[in-house]
Amino acid sequence: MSNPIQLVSWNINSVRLRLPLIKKLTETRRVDVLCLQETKVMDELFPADDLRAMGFEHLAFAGQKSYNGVAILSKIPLKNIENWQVAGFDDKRHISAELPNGTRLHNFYVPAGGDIPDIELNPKFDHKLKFLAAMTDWSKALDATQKQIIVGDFNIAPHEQDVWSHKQLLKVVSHTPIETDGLKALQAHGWIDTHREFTPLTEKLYSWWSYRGQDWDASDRGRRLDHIWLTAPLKDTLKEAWILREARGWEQPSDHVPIGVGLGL
DNA sequence: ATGGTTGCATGGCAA
Repeated sequence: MSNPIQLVSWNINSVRLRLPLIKKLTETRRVDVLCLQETKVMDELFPADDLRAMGFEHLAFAGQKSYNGVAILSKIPLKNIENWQVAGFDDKRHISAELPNGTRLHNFYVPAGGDIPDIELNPKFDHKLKFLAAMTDWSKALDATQKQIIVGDFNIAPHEQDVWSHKQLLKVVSHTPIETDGLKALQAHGWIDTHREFTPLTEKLYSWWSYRGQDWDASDRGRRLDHIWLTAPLKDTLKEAWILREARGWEQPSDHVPIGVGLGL
């Protein structure tokens, strides 16, 4: 293909409620493959027809009632779709598919982990760390000499400039040392952080702004929770990486915005 | 230090 494929990841926080925003995204930017997290719908109620009408003819989805749920919406064919169970948990947080050139694409929704960063006091934090450990083991077993992509809401902002205040967030779930060290250890298994290929670690990058803030845009207390990583064989195909900040200001938005890469596959 | 908002489902939990 002459123009780069646009691969996008977006925690949509209810796919049914956000259908108009998915349409708006496709009218704002070219989107060839869209990986969603937090679809919050069981498969029987997944809005497949609406999404096909937007041009996403190839769909892979795994959801459950009310919580979690991941999907891959694609304008190019998907093969060998797999639903995964991570660390024995039965929640729907990992789905994968193969693109026509053999690239394997993995879409993850890592648990948010609750409010208290203590595994004794907070079972959700324990769940998050166990999931991260299982994801790391899974990653170790992958062949990094093959073309592989992982995307998703990892719910961890690993670097100091991935949050609005490193100091103030050191004890806040998503930026505690056990999480950031864990995600960096996972990345060390051959993964290229696409957005940091274009923006140095000294510059701020965010993909999420809380619903709870007064004025998300003015206060700008963001975090980079969403990521797109590639193995080395895909590095030379990486043409651009973008974050659609404006989507946080759309009507009835998700608290996450779409992030994307252009790949000359 | 606390509370702030949103979605699902319709009470309270998860984020």
